[in-house]
Amino acid sequence: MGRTSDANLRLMDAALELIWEESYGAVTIDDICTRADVRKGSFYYFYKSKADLAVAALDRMWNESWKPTLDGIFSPAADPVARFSAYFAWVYKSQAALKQKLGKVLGCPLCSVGSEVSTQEPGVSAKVREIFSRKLRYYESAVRDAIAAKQIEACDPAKKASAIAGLIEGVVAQARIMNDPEVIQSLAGQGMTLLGVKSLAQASA
Amino acid sequence: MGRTSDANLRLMDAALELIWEESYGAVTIDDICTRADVRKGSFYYFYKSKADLAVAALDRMWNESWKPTLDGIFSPAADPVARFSAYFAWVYKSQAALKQKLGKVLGCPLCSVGSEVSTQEPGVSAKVREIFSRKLRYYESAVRDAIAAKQIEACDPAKKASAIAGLIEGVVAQARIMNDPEVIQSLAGQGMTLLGVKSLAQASA
DNA sequence: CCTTGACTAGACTAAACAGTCAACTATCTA
DNA sequence: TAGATAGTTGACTGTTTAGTCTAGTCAAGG
Repeated sequence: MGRTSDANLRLMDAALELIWEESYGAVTIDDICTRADVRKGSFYYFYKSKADLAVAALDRMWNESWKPTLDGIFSPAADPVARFSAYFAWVYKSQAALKQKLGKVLGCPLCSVGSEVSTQEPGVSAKVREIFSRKLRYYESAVRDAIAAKQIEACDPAKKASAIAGLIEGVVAQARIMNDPEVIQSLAGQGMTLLGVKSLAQASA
Repeated sequence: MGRTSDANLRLMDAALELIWEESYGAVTIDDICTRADVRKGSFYYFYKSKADLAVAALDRMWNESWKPTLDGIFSPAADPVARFSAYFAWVYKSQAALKQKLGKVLGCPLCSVGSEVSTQEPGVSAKVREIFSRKLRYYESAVRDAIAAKQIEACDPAKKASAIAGLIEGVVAQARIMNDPEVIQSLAGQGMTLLGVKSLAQASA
C-alpha cells in the first residue's frame, strides 16, 4: 500500500560509485543525493547516516554483482587451478576496462573502504569483514580442490587463501595508486607461483 | 636570524599519526593543530593546505624512519634471501607492537593514504608513488642478488619485486581491516614461496 | 473515490570547517 | 641594543556540512 520508489536503490548505486571513484571520506551525503537525484529528506527517510547507506550499498554490491561473478568463476565444475587463472584474468580485465572508461584505475572498493574506515566506522568495517570472509571461502575451497587433485604443493588452505587474497588486493591497490592497470598483468604468473602450482608450463615468473 | 620553532615538525608528526590512526579524509586541520599544540595561524604560516602538510610529512617519514630501517635490513652485506626474511619479520613485529600499544593494527600509512587519495590529491599521490618506487628498488636489488646467488628461481626482478610488494601490502591491509596482526604471521612462508626460494628447509607453506 | 500510508520537497538550524588577517612576540645579527 | 626577521596568536569571515521538520504528493486497497 502507498507510494513505491526506487530512490533507495539509486542512493545505493550512487554511493557505491562515488565512494569507489573518490573515497568514503571525500563523499558527502549531498554529493550522493545529487548523483542519485534524490532530495535530502528522502535520504533520511531511507537511511540514518552515510555509514548506514554504505553498509546497505556494500551488501547490495555483494548480492547483485560479486556473488554471481564469483559463483561463475569459482564453480566447482571448473578445474581448480583454472578457477584462479580465470579469476586473475577477470581482475585484470575489469580494472583495465575501468581505466579505459574513466581514465582511472579504481582498484577494489572493498579493500579501499575497509582500509580507510577500519578504525573509524564499526558498522561499515563489520560489513567489509563479512564480505571479505565470504570471498576467502571461494579461494579456500579452490585451494583444497587443487591439493586433492595434486595440482599444487600441499599447504594450509586457509593460510594459502589468505595469502592469495593479499597478493590480489596488494597488486590491485598498487594499480590504483600508480593508476596503471598493467601492474596486474603479471598477477597471473605470480599467483601461480604463490599457489605452488606443480605444472611444467608455468606462466612467466 | 629571527625566532626559531619546531612547530612545523610537530605538525608533520601530528599529521602522520592522525592520518595513520584514522584516515586522510577523516582528519581535519583543526585536529592536527590540536594534537600538535599549534594554532591555526601558525599552520598556515608553514603550510598552505592539508595536502601540502601531508606531502612534507610523508617525505619526513621516508627520510627519518623508513630509509634508515630499509638500509639496515636490505644491506647488501646480508644474504639476499635473509634480507626478505628479516623484513617479513620486521613487518609482523612492528604491526603486532602497534596492536599491543594502541589496540589497533594500523597497517601501512603509505598504502592506506595512497589508495584513499589517488584519484583526489595529485600532490600527495605523487609523493606516495615516489616513496613506493624507492621501496621497490630495495626488493628488486635483493631479488637480483638472490638470482645471482642461485637462491631463487630465475625471474624478472622488477615484476617479482612488484609482486612481493603487493603481497606485503595486501597482507598488511588485511591485518588492518581485520584488526588482527596474526594474518601477517604466515607472510614469511608465503613470501618465500612467491620468491621461488629453492631451499629445502622452506618455512611453512 | 477516498482513505491510508509510503514517499518527497525543500527550507531551516546549528555545527564544523577552511582559510584570513593584523597585531603581537621572541630571537638572531650587526 | 636596535632593527630586522621568523614565528605566534586568536578572533573573524564565509562556506559546507549533517541532520530536522513540516507540509505536502502520489499510488494502492477498499
